[in-house]
Amino acid sequence: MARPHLTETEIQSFRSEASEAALSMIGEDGVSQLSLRRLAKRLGCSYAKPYTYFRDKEHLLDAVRGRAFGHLADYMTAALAAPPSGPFGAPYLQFAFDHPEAFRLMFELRQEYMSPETREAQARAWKACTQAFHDAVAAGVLEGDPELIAHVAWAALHGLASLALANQLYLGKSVEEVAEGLEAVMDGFRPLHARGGAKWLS
Amino acid sequence: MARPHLTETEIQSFRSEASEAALSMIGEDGVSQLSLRRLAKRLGCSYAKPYTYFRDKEHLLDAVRGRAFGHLADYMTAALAAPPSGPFGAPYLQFAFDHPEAFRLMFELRQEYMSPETREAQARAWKACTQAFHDAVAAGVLEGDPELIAHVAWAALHGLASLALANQLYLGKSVEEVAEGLEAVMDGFRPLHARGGAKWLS
DNA sequence: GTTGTTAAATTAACATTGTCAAGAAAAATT
DNA sequence: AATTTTTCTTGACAATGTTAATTTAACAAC
Repeated sequence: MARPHLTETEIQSFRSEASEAALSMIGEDGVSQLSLRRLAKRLGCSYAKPYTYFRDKEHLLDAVRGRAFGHLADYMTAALAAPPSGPFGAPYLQFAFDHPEAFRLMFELRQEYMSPETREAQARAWKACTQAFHDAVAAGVLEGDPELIAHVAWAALHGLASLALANQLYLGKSVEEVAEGLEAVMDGFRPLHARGGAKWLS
Repeated sequence: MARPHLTETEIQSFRSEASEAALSMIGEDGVSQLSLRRLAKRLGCSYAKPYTYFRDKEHLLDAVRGRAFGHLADYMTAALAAPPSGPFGAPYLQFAFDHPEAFRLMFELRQEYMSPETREAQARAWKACTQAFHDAVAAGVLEGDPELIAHVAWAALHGLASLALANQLYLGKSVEEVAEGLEAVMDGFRPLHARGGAKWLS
């Protein structure tokens, strides 16, 4: 009885290479231009080889999303590490505008499937985004349930980024203006003595 | 030299019928299942007929989006008309959860094209959503620039709806909890004497 | 090393799709 | 009625996701 020829690392290696290449292609031409044939050509393999490593295209895209969430986690971690109490929201918007196609893929409104691995990468990104809120509450800069504050702030930020990317901000309000408004709103989470203090967006 | 056989109303009639049927099919099976062949079968015409009325599939989807925005406008108008100063945000979330596929189509992060007609329908929907904010500011229930308040509130609401539809609300926070948080945050727009007053979400 | 067996990769093939060209049918003008 | 123009349908093509068939490569036993 012959055992599998491919080692686990070889499998992971191909999956990584494929999803990273796919992410890169998506960044260049958008997700609608990604086909398995084109990806295979880029990888230098036949168009059917990915089917050995991914159940179908949806599972491949899931892996790509996982990588993208990983990148977001790294990006947020790095951005928030630098200044000890820097702005919270700006890096998230920055990521969205710097990598619009990746952002679109990650937060597509229609997602057929999400693997535990991708869920995990997503949770890492979430943690990186929200750590600052925990710190701020601990330091007395914000007050309330940090997770709840984070969800509210993130929903607002994410809505802003989404509407801007979908080109659906209306009637003469720019991203900057709305961000200013969010800024003012988040002030409600600050204890009275800290109102109008350090910005969390810019 | 023969003049066009189709009257403008006939053209509009087919376009309406086609986009309404398409919207309905999308509501049933999702946008990924909509093909021109299936739509044509439903309409009882050949699969190429739509090309006489729409430049390509993207233009058809644009028309469908226009109809969907029209429905949203009607829905919000009706919902906000009933109680003179009812909750602002709840109907929007309701629409999103009642018509998830339509919502997904309308706010898809990747939109290739938007016609002036669709832009207009979108503006109507936006107006219906924001009228309540203008009223509230006029009545002294909220204070500030109504358009800015509306943008901020809408960004937050929209982010919440999007994350919920994409199944990306994290780690034990429900839509209701985050909505509660938004509620608290919007309190920041209320004049001091009105804080903790009428809810705008539920 | 040869040989048999199993896994992996490639190619062939199929169904579906968007799109367009060529022809058929219908309608309007003469 | 004849002609011309418009609309509609059918046929065709290329691209895509996917699976089946086939070839190639890796391992095990001898």
